[in-house]
Amino acid sequence: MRELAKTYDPAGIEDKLYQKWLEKKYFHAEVDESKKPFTIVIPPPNITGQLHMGHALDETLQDILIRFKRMQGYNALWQPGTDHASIATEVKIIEKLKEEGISKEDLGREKFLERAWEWKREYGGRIVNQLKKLGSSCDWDRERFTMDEGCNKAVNEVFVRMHEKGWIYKGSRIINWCPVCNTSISDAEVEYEEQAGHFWHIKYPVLNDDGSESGEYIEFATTRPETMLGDTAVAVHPEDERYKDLVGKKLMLPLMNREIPVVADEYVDREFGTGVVKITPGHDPNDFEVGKRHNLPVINVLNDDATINENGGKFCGMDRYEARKAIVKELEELGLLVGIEDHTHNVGTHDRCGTTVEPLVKAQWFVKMDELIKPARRAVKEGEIRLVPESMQKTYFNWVDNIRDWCISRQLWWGHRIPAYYCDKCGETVVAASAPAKCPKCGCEKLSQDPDTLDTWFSSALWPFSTLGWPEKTKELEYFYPTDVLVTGYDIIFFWVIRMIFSGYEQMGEKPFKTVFFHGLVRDAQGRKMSKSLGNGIDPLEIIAKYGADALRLTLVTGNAPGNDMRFYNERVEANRNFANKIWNASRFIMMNMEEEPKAPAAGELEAADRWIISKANDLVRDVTENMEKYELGVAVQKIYDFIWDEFCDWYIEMVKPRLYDKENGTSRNAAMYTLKSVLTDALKLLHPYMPFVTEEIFCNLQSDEESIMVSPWPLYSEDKNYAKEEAELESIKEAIRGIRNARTGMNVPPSKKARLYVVSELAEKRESFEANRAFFNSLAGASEVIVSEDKSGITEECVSVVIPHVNIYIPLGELVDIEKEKERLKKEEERLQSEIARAEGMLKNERFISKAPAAKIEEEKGKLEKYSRMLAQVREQLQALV
RNA sequence: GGGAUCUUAGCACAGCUGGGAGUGCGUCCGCUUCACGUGCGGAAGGUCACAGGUUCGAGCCCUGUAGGUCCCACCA
Repeated sequence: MRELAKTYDPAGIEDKLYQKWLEKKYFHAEVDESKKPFTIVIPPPNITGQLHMGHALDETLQDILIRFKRMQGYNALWQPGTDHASIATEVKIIEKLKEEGISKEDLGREKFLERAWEWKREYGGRIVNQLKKLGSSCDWDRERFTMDEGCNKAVNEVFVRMHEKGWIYKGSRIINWCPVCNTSISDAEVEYEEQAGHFWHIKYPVLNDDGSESGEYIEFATTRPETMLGDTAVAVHPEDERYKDLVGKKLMLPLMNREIPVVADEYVDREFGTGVVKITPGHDPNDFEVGKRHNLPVINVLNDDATINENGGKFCGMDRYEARKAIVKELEELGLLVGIEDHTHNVGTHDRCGTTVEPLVKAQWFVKMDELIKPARRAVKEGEIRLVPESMQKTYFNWVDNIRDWCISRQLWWGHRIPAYYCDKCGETVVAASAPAKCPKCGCEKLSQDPDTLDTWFSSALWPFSTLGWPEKTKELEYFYPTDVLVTGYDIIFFWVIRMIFSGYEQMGEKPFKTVFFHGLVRDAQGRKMSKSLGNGIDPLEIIAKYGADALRLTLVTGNAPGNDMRFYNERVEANRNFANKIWNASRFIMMNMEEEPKAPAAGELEAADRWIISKANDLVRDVTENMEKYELGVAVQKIYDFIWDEFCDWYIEMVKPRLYDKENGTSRNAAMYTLKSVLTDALKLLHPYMPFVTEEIFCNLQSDEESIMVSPWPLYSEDKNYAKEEAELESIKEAIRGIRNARTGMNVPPSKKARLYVVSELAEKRESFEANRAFFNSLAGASEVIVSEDKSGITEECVSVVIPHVNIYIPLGELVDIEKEKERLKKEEERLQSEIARAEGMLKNERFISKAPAAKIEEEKGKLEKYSRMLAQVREQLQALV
């Protein structure tokens, strides 16, 4: 038995213990057929990232689950790794180059990639080290990176397979283009933002069959006038009487002097505006579809940097917004601008840089979703994969049911390069895991690889199996896959969760995980998102330095329902640090009194109080385990908190003190010591997943024969420890003590002032339990003498009574020194209530009030009257007792 | 437009399958009790958004209304 330091100092224990765990290899998991596996793969943090509260929450939840399962005897693997984060990293490196005054093009692809890898070596480990500060028990020996050799192999393998199947294809389709990042992005990366804009009402001249202007016009509105340069038709609804005659006629596209047809298409909403839509297949997804149906030409009028290209006639070279102004001006001069109207509309922006994206047609690689998504839908529908909380299913299905082909090519350099090769001579495309020696068609030996890279999420989608060694047939894959639970924020369901699910089914033929456990966002004290631009982010590392990782972890999992956002308060961390301090001191107290190792007490040596706390702890084990199995982590730890602080510290330890100080009665003292130690040990174990450091430090000092709590067995519920009778008995005594304290403090008597108490009960069992627990009843009630009897005939002095079911406790008036003060207080209260009652009665007698006031108001007054009357009766009763 | 979610004490939030209205912070009163003032004991404070319904019984289930937050879609 060692002693604990006098003060709880997280900084002094956390790093030391983490080091010990690493050295002992407790985090490491090896395939072991004799044990059941439990696996979690980490959502790989970006190598560009710094630990923020979102990570802290995510990692804490995973660590709690993995530590819990490890203690339950599972072979627990927490597979860690990091993500190359193609666009985020590329942007960072470009920024850095910019400081040096060079662009990525200046540097060239190869040199650029060298820089990127350098950057990865330098900063890629930073976030991993920060995760360790939290206490994360990842198997660091198995750390992976989305661009390491194995993951590259997995990516190429999947690409080739899916291409062979026809599920990856290259095609010219409308994609979202970010003109600042100079790359295509997927639908999921577009964020809609409401912006103030305008409706420009424009008219195009209708032509006669011979090509001359008929003098008629067709009018419509647009929010993006510059796209008119690429118009190839104007559409109306096929059944719209107003425009029936015009269908099939030609219009003159102003400024471009191009003849375009009027087509009829169901897509047009007759009710909206004039019921006419200009069709720009090159720059609008809907128009693109209309264009396909009517064989309209697709004209792209934009360059990659969102300036107008040569298809834009004289506007060529202008920026998109300059062109907009110029076009509106010219239309106005031509008398074709009918009017301008203010209008707010949703504009698609790039989630990473905030630039307004331009839909445009480009040749890109896509993943065909229609077949791929089917098993992913079925799996959740049939409960093969469980989403927690269940409400996430709606969001999931909403996305699954509206999924479109996934644009996976990016015009970036940092990432997995697309394994497609084009013959320089005949243009043949070859998709293969490695570069082919010659073109299979023409035999030419000069082939060049597609310059594009893959969407970051393409490799992330394979994470649950690529980290376990796929496409090799490893024993890890056989044993640890499918993983058990994926823990992640609900904001990432579209990017990642869905894509992992369909990839798992497609490549492995099985789900990637059994359960997805979603959590919310961590917000600041005002409920705002933590963000760099607002500067309201709270650095988890600072919190750890100040309060300890244990306190931070506890804060992140309490006071919050699964899936909901939470607000972060320093006060809450402080409260949780206080809790750690409380356990520390309680443990210190126990150790101080434990002169020798307590022996297991014989049957009958345990006293009522011991049985009570053992029974309570036993219930706690059952409840906590149950809650944790159901992912109700916050509820579970709240129960542990309440148990340790209220039941164990404030009641049990206090009850047991007289026995500890009484060195004469060795049996009783041993029973108490034994109970203290075993209940504390179980409580520490239950708490360990949440607060790994304090619990470990205490455990190791308390248990001389065990080396770590994290590999000790999880406590089990046992019917043998169920003492319902003692539970009930002690609850009744607690109630009595509370009643006495209440009465005495209410009368301004310090509880430390000893009193004589008369306990009167007609029930023999009640009297017995008070007799049996006399020692701590005395000490806790602040009594010097307790007289237990069947009736009050023996009481000669005047008393105040405390009533609990089947028991009356009498406190002699002589003990209550400040009785006059109490009388005064009660009299004041009586007066206040009387005047309130008079007021309410007055209101209710007032005819005008009754006739005019809303019924609710009247009811309220009646309610008040009733309530105050009740309170008055109570106060008078108390006064009566005093007199 | 569709969907999710929230509305509970001064503030922030728990409340699992319907039966006790709770936790943290704050407020007030009293305690240098030999583990802890990062503490101990006590108190005040709530028509659980509103209106109906189901039920012996509703914070919880159903319908509707109002307000907040978020997601998706998007009408040019």
